Amino acid sequence: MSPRIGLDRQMIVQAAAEIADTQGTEAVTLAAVAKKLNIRTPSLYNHVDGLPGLRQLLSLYGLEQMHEKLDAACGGRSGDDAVRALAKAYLEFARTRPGIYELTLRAPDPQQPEVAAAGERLVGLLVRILDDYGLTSEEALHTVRGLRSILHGFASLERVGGFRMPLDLDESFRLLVDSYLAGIRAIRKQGQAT
Amino acid sequence: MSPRIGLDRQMIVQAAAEIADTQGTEAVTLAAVAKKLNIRTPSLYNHVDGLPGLRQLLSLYGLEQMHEKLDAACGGRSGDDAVRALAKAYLEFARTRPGIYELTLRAPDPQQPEVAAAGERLVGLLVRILDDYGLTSEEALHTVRGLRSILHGFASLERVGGFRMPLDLDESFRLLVDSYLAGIRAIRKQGQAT
DNA sequence: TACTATAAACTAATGACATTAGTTTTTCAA
DNA sequence: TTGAAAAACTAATGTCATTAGTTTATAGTA
Repeated sequence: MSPRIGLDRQMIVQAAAEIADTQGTEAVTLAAVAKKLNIRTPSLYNHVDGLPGLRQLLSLYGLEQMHEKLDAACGGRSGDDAVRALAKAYLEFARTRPGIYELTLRAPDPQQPEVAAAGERLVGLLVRILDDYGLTSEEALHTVRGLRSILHGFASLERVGGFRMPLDLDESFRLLVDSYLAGIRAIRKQGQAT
Repeated sequence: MSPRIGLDRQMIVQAAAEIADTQGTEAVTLAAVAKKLNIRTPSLYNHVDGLPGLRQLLSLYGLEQMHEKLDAACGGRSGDDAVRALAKAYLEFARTRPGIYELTLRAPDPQQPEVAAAGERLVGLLVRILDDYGLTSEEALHTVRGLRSILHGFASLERVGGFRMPLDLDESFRLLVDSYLAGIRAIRKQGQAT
């Protein structure tokens, strides 16, 4: 029932993830993965549904890894400290694992239940962190969108070399996060009738 | 000195841009561009330095188009109004021309003088807009990084379908921009010794 | 222990691309 | 009118993904 146990899905995803992180997502080809694993390309089809299937698995893997890191980073905290911890962990993840970070956002089929669920878990984490800002649930959702935009925007621009000025990147990031946090408070005060 | 005027660089870039915007950047292949122009693939090499060369041209084209739109959008204004107008135009550009927007950030060689210069012009536009916020030039640069992160982050996440909740996207965007603006002011006040 | 069903690996073949080499065609300038 | 040069073409090669069909190893069973 299970002949030749040499290879399995996880090994393939691992190999592919390593290629993605070290050589970029473009370099993730079935040929490259097969070579890394010392097998012939068609053999991969016994474990994975072609290149799109592999990419989908990578997206899922990335979402899970990311959730793990972020969850660990903010521990039980909430409020500004939690947001700062989360932001730091997010950027660190994007820096450390650029390939799978990118794939996290580009699943071939983002609608697929498993990927969608993993995405929602991640968003849920953010919503929870904002718990004690006293936001309505709608405000919280807008705020999560904003926070995700900030984190992804910075990580992404940094990655593509969009920040060229000789100016400390971590400082820019810290200021960005703090500004947004201050902004949320300011806007909320304004919104509340006194 | 100029035989068979049928084709030229600009037509190629146009055709490629159209493919990028309608079918995604992955669909920009020399084969697809050649087909659209009713020529054979190798003929493109007379005008363009292979696929990487074409991509480079597309990046440059995108940066120029974008600068044009943003510049027009904020006119002579500066301050909050200018930032809001710019933000709106930025998002609109990313929505209208998703393909070249994406390529704008992913030139094969971002160091190449022409592309680098176009990128700097764009950043210069942002710096100018922040003119009358009374920021030091270093603060201004951090702020531009923040603003770009916000704009790109939102546009990018929206594009990949990252915002799934049934919640108005424009409202989220407006809130994000306003929060950041409020945040900048708050942080700056804090920084100044009264 | 030997047998067999089956999963997993393989080889071979096809089709899409990008790219290069080399050829033909067209146009303009002399 | 002619010839040089640019622009288009055909042909060929190599890489990749994918499919079909074959071989092989293993696990469970007789």
